[in-house]
Parts: sequence; structure tokens; C-alpha cells
Amino acid sequence: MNQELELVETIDKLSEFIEKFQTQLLSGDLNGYTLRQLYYIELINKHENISVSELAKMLDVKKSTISIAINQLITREIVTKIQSTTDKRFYFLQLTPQGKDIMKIHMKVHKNAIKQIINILNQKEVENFIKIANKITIFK
Amino acid sequence: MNQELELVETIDKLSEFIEKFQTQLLSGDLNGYTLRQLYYIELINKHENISVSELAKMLDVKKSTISIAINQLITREIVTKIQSTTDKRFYFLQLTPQGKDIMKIHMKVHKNAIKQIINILNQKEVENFIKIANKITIFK
DNA sequence: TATAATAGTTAGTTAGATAAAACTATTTAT
DNA sequence: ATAAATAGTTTTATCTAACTAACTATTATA
Repeated sequence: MNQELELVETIDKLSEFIEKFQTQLLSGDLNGYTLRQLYYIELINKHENISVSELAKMLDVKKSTISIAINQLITREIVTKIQSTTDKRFYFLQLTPQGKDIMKIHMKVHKNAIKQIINILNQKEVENFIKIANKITIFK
Repeated sequence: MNQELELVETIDKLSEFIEKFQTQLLSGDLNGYTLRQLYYIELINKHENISVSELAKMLDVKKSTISIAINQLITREIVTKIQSTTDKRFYFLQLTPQGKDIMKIHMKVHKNAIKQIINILNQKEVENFIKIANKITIFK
């Protein structure tokens, strides 16, 4: 069989695998959140004190979209915003303790999935997979 | 660095990579379609003459959801349905020539992405990647 | 100081995906 | 032959995610 086609199918399967994983993620302990919300939480965790505009630029959506989404998370006490003292137009986004808990749960679910993967691969395969996947994802 | 964490990050990157790829897919020649619609088209292409109920079962959603989505694609002349002569309750779903064109474009975009990946990996790495990814995705 | 630009919000709208429930048409089973 | 089951549709409703455009508050600039 043509290797090009084989790779197409492999990546298709990987997409499906990741999609299923995400569905499971949302049906467990993180039920009640959307993927998008978890993504916002992840980004704010990674880039503490990021602003609404920066988030909008990063995700290539309108400020209003982010504003609404973030204010929803603020209402749910997952995120807080702190007005900048040097430029009052800006607000720094941060996770509340509750938001940090969600991050922890999220990470835990990830790690559990990874443990299962480590179980079915041998040491060499894990190393190879990391190496090759990184090579692929560095490229755009 | 802890290998478990390394794998978490690798899979995170892979998810992002696949998501970006999908966004690009929808902003190019396939602009005007949603991921979900492309997925329906893909499934009908793969399982020609599949029925609405079978699709619903396959995707674990209600029949009404599929009915609406498919009828939208029929309105846009991407899909046709043909009533079964042996059991008039059933309709066989098929792609129109236009639907087949969309599949072709979809495949072409995929193949182009794959070509780029093949360029940055060596032969052994491609083989390993396919082998390992299949091992991972077989598992649920 | 008056005007531009910037950050963020709000109001209103749209499209997509989903569901439940009631429905039609058809087939199967009692 | 009547009742039950099945395939698909329609209606009604909800939720998410996104958009535009008009707005406020603040800062930078000419």
C-alpha cells in the first residue's frame, strides 16, 4: 500500500483519537465546561496576566468574542481580571483558586491517558514517538 | 525531564497541530463548509448508501440531528437520498458529483500536508510513526 | 487642548449542533 | 387485520461561538 495514503489514514485515526479523548474529558470531572473554555483556562494559566486583546489576537477572533467568553468565566469565578494601574484600559487575566483546580484536574486526566499510552508502548517507542511528533509539529 | 510530562506536551502539541490543520482546511478551498459537514461527506463517501439511522448510531446523536444536517447538504446539492424499493422507510445516502468534488479537494489538501511531513521525516521515521500511532489509536 | 487610537463592553444577530416530542409512512408481528 | 415497531421528518427550543457596530473609558498624539 502506498505510504502516502497510509500516513493520511494514520493522521485521520490520530484526529479521531484526540477528538474522542476530548469528548471523554468533557464528560468526566470537567463536565459543565466546553472545550473552548478549557482552552481559555489553559492559555490564562500559561500566559498569566494576558489581556483580552492579546487573547483575541492569539486566537484570531474578535475582542467581543473573548470579552463575552471571559466574563462568563469571571461570573463562574474561574477567572479574575485586575485593572492595570499604569494603563487603566488594560485588565490582567488570572485564574482564581477554582480555576487552578480545574487546570489540575485537566492535567490529571491528561496524565492518566498518557499512562495508558506508556503501558502499550515500549521505552524505545515512547522516545521515538516524542521525537517524531515534535519534528512534525515544529513545522507549520 | 519527566517522560510522562514530555508525552503530555507532545500530545498537546499534536492536538494543536491537528486543530490548526483543520482551521486551514476550512479557510481554503473548503471555505463555507463546517468540519462536521466535511465529516458527514467523508462518512457517506466511505459508506455509500448508508442510512440516516445508521449515521446517527455511528455518531451517537439523535436521528433528528442527522436528518436536519443531511437535508441541509441535500439542499446544497452535495448529497442525494434514494428511497429503497424493498423497504420504503429507508433512504440511501450518496454523494452528488459536487459532493465527490469536495471529497477530492479534501483528499488533496490532506495529501499536500502529508507530503510536507514526509519531507521532514526520513523513511525510518515515517514507518515508526505509522506503527506507533496505530498502536496508540487501536487502544481506547 | 482637541483629536486619534486603544482596551474592553454591550446589544443585537446569525449559524450550527444538538435534543425532545409529536408526527407520517411503512413494515413486521401477533 | 390490528397493533407494534421502525425510518425519517418536523417543530420547538436550547446552547455555543462567532460576528458587527455602537458604545465608554482611558491614553497618546498632533
